[in-house]
Amino acid sequence: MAADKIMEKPERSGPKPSNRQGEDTRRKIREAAYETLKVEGIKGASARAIARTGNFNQALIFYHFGGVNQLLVEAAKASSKVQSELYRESIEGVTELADLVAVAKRLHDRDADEGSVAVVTQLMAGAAYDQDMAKEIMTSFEPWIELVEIALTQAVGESPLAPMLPIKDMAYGISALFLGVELMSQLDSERLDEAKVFEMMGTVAGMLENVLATGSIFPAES
Amino acid sequence: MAADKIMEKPERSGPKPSNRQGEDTRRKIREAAYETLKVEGIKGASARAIARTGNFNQALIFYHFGGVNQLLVEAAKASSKVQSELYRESIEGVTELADLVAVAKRLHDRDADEGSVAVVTQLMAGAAYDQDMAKEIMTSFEPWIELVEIALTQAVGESPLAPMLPIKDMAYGISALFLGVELMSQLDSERLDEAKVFEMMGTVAGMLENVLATGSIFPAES
DNA sequence: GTCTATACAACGATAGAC
DNA sequence: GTCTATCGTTGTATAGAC
Repeated sequence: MAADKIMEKPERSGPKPSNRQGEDTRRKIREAAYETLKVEGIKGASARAIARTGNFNQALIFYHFGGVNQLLVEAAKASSKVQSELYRESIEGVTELADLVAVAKRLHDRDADEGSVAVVTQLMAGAAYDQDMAKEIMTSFEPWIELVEIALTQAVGESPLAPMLPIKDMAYGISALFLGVELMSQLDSERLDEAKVFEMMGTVAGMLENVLATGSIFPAES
Repeated sequence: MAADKIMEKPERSGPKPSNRQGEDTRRKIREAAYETLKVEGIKGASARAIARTGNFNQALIFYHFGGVNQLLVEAAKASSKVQSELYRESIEGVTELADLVAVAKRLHDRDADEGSVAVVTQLMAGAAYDQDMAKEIMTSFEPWIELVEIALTQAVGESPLAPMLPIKDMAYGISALFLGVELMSQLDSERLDEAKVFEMMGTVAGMLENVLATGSIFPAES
């Protein structure tokens, strides 16, 4: 009996059979969840719908992930990690703020097919009223913010006022801007001229660049 | 029989009994929908939940609005109109971009209680995969963009390069930024230091202001 | 580890009494 | 115009056969 207690796995909150063929299934489920979220949005991403997308049994979701929300979180984490990694190289080549804008535009254009940012916006909205989930979704978004941070650090590197810049907050702000553009362009692909928005961002970036090089924030004060 | 056909009201797609006490009910339902959306989010805003919030019968939603989505859209429209009107006066006093940032910050702070922007983000995410709804939600968001546009026009008014600025696109971009900040701050109220983000926006606004006054975009090119 | 079957709550929506 | 009652569907979740 004592042995039973010892053998007892901490089964819940992640039945992770370490290495198995079951890991294949887990991946399949994550991908189906991602796809469903991308195509049908947060309201359509139910256990049944996800299972339909991936052609597997609905019950597997609960066995492997414990619930739909947990699955969605896992899917977001996995996807964000993979996707953001694809952009790491581009980001590491950034030396000016305008380059960062260019990378962002590429990501946006590609996202029309890929949808990874769209998925994140869906999850963020869906998680806004679920405290636990919110925390995890933010974690899954972290890789992207980190990327912006890297770009900022490099772009700002040699500037005299680099040390006193709130890089972290700037990265958050820029990420938020990107998120907002993504959200609006999902709704109104016609009226929102993203090309122009990115162009404007590029212009502002250029101005900032100039200020950074100069070292003075306000040449004249109104 | 012909008379019957003539008398036949175009009842569907809006059973609007013009003037009635029923208009009171409609208002009550809209408010309950708004409240539910604010407290429970898009996933929790079901007909039953809304009816529970407002202490009326669930069936009324279908009678008066034809469905839950239609109700949510109507609620968003009504709220956006009222709320944005509250800021019109402040906006009309804006003469510099920094003022616009200040108004935005006030709106953000107030929204912690009021939640009108939070509601919009919820609806946007929920409507992203429903074409009809998406269009209507964007319409409901229009008053806010218009406000930004007014502010921009005033702030930019006397500048020599005012005529060639894409005011409309700028308004869209700025609105998107605000939306993104709102979305992220809903999820991560701790880590995102909104005060700093707004401060940065103010700084950038100041720089832009200077450029506008000067009339030259790039004092030095790289 | 996976599937079938099933329980049960909540949902959207309508018919009909008041 | 409002309420009660109800239908069919969809959602989450579990038990048990394989």
